[in-house]
Amino acid sequence: MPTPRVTLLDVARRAGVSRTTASFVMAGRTDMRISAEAEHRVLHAARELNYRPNLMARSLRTKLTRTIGLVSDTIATEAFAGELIRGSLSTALAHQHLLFIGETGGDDTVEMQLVQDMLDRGVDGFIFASMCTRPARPPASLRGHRLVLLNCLADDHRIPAVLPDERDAGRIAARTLLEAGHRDGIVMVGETPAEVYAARERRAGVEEVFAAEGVTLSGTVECPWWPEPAYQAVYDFFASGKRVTALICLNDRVAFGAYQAADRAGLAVPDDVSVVSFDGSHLASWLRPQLTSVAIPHFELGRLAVELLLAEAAAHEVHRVAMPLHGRASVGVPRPRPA
Amino acid sequence: MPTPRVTLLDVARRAGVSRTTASFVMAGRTDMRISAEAEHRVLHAARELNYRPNLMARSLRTKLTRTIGLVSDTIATEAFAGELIRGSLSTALAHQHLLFIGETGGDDTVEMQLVQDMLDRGVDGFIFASMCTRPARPPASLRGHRLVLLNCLADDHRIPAVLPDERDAGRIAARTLLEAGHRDGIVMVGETPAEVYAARERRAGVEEVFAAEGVTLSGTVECPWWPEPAYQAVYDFFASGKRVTALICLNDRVAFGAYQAADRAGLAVPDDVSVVSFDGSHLASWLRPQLTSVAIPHFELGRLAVELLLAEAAAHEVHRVAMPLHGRASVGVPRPRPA
DNA sequence: CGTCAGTGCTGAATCGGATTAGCTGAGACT
DNA sequence: AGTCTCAGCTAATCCGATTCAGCACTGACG
Repeated sequence: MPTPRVTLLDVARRAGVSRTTASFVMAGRTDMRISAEAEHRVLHAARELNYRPNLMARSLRTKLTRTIGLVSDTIATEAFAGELIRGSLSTALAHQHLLFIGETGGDDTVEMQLVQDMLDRGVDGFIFASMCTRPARPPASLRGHRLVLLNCLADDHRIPAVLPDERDAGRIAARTLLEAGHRDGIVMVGETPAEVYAARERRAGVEEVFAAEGVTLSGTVECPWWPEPAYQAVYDFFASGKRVTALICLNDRVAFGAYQAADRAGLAVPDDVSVVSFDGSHLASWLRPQLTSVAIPHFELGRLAVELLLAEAAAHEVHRVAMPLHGRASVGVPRPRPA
Repeated sequence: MPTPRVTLLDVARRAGVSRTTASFVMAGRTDMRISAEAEHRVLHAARELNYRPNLMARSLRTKLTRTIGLVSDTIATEAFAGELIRGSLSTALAHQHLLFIGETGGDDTVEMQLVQDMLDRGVDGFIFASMCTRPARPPASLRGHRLVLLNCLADDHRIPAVLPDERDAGRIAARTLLEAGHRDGIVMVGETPAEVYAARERRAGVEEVFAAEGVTLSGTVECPWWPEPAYQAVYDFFASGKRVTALICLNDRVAFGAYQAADRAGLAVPDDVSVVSFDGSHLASWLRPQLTSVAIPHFELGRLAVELLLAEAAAHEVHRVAMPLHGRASVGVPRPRPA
């Protein structure tokens, strides 16, 4: 430390008042009578000395640190983290809070250590984020602490949670195709394990809308949610002679693989086959034509989580954030099917 | 807080010793004589009560918080942040440190607030990360505090910095092409503004190796480092009838655009044209064929920055981290040029 | 038998704020 | 003149650690 830090006592002395008075003025408290004159002197002294309260000392007394712990299983997962962290960060900062960030990598031991380390530093609350929307089991040491789940749901539904409205995203994707005129020959691409919330809900949303319109999926191409397996699976699908008018890819990486497969199969997007997808990643906007994708509102998710955590009244509900549709270029009017 | 926290005094009482003794035992200090007997009793009591020291109280006295502030201009930038933060995080955690993360968005006012907020919370040091490797000007309020620059260089070279060895990356890219047999018809894609370190150095590395081998670049396709403009520029280049054997794209996004352009121009990678690139992003591995890319060692950069910051002796040098070559599929033997 | 060197430990101060309890002096009222 | 009220402030304590200064006891030695 360069300049030995200015303390409240320094300010008080300079203003010719007691530490108590200075403290009350700085805290802006009106429950003690302080003359305008004294208040001004304190404020002036504080400014002159460039006083900054020592938050550690304050926290020792108040038990509040204006600090939040953001614990996630995976930060690295492509794009996901960036905007989500940005949303949390800027919102926290707007409330004069700072964010501790931690990554567990799915390891319970690491998670315990992380939570303990944050607890030892007196964080005011936790945001538990999962990057793959699966059931969460926040550690027991968090009992009694403020907690918001982000992109995951606990078995115990009394913990407030923020997550994208995946079901509605499914509806949006389905409607986008219906509105373009697609009815027959729509195929879903990507596996849908029951325990993966996003998979389950996206599919449910699609099927809900289709059912209401009397439309049925022509099939599902099962594959992990990555470009390479999606490419293989979709190419095999095309190679087997099956023809479709549209693909609903369960995320943008799958759609990327599908684009590559369509290309190799000599099918043009969207003239020969339309594609809709989920995530709204950068990748989607880079594809040619731009991929039609129902976007995860990362920034908003992060923002809302922090907002809920800092809210006066503790929320207890599950908050679903709308997923906006990005791009339209990969959806076209279906070709009249070859007789 | 659920259970009223156990304090050192509780431990001391239970062990039948003074707070002082308990403190020395817990700190593992040997400069005061403590009987094995007493030591054992304290340790035992601490375990029984599940004692955890209040780090805020400790910090108040010691001025050390075991906390680092990571300030970056942009966290969101695709992929960049993820691994870099992971590297910093896991290293910090290994040293029992926690990371405050902040993003300035390039806004100096935000930067000031962020740094102040972190300073007020007594961070032990700062890592200043820039996502676009340009000259950094760390705020004056950091004078006298530990600081490591990450992915950027200050005008004042006495501040320790960690950055990828971009020059060598250029050499690697150049050699990769030379070894495959390319000599004529190599073109660089992407603009190289002088103030962007990565651009300057990558180009310099390429030219250094080429010069040593008597090879000359056949030209440069100028365009911003994004898929769309790269696509346009490269397609126009091909459309103008120019033919090349290899492209050196200044990052993976540019390479993505180049792939699209090559595809539209009916050129196959790598049979008709080889492509090397920089960044080693996920995108590179998803392209078909997989993109040959000199990777930014994000994780290692983050790791090293934290390691330097926490090192006993303050480093003062610039540390350049080697950039590994990823993938080989997009580089092939050059076609005999049409006479 | 006095004292000197260790050994093993404790009391009190300290860090920088927040907070509680209470004090002083002036004017109003009786 | 006595005392009540109230405005305007201060002293002292607390938060939970670290750390300085020093005390009591034991055994050895002259």
